[in-house]
Amino acid sequence: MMRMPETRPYHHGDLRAALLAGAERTLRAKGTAALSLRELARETGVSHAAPGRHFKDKQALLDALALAGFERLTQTLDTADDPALPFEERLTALARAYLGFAIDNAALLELMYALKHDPDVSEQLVAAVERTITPFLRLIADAQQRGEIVEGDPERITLVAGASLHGIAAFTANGTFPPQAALDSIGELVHHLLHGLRPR
Amino acid sequence: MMRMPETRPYHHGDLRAALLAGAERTLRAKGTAALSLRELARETGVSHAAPGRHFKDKQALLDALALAGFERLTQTLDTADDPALPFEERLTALARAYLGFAIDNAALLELMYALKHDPDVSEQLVAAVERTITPFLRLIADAQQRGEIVEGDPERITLVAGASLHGIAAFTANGTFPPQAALDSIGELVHHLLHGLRPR
DNA sequence: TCGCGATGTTGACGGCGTCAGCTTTGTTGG
DNA sequence: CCAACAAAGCTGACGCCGTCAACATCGCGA
Repeated sequence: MMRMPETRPYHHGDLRAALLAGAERTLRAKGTAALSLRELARETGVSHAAPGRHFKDKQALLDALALAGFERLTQTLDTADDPALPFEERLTALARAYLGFAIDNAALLELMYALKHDPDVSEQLVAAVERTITPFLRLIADAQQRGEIVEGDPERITLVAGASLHGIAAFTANGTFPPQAALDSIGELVHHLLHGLRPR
Repeated sequence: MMRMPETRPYHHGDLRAALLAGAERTLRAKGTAALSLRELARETGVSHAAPGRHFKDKQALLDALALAGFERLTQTLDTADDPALPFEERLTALARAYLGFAIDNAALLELMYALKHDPDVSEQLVAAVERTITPFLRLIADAQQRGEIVEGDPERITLVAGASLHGIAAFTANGTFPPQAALDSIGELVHHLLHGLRPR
């Protein structure tokens, strides 16, 4: 018998990555609740206990998924950030990217912000949130220096902006208002945020 | 044997309410993931299948919890709304009430906004969200009439405000930033929202 | 080369959600 | 007033799940 040409460094190859990939597929297709380690193992072609070698328990897999999610989100935002753009447009582009991620990865985003994680992983997640916020923070610090933004603790201001955005993403992801409408009106939303609700 | 003085209309009394109360206690104490129908039945002193008479399945119980949560939140907001207050203070009071609820009922709030509900219940939940938003909508419509708020679709403007608030609640509930700090700075946050991030 | 650790398998255990069938109990119409 | 019925609860069973312990296999480094 010829061996398969692929390099299979070990028993499976890279089971850990395969499990994460499969888990995310299920997450996207059927939601967090429908994710079962045994079924995941079956789909991946390994025995029901094999995942235990790579993830201490189910929560550890979910933790890893959440962390990977933040990494991807951060990358998405970095890619979408164009320093050449004028301030409001640049912020709008970032917001659109965040919202797009939220719509395309609703279940994953829910997991990323879920409360059930181990305490030490929760720390990592808080750090990941802060890393995710970074592009916004940079942008706002820049704008502050140029006097395009009110003075005050940039962290605090970024938090306000980020919270608004996340809130809209949350309302969109759970159907309170439709995704397309959200994407269409993101510019208007950013405008409200920047210019405030009071008349000038 | 003397009968107990209480009116016990049926076998248990009001099992449905007892289950909901017990479930919410567990939710608060140990989170959604730790909620088991069998354990709930044990705590309530009934057999493991008794809950099935009142809730078709576990999801139905969670749905009922979420709806009840919205009802309580709506009531909390109604109570906190004081039409006599000047606009910004009134909005701040509403925001503080929402944030307080989010901090005191983090797991419940997560459940209320979760994506796993049955489609028809999801409709009810969206309706519940809209009812919850009502005090904000009223306030903003009022303010618009008095010219204290920019023109534009009140629904849209309320959504921006509500989303900001909800985002802050979410960041607070999951530890991205500490509850006390959030409550302390809620006034500042509302101020940013109203006056915008651009200098005047 | 050999043994050792990493990775995967098998089998078992208890807990869970759910269902079917039975029992108890309150209500109601004749 | 009582018989029949429906609502509410119980028991037992089923299959799935997560997790663990014991065993098997394989690659790599001493």
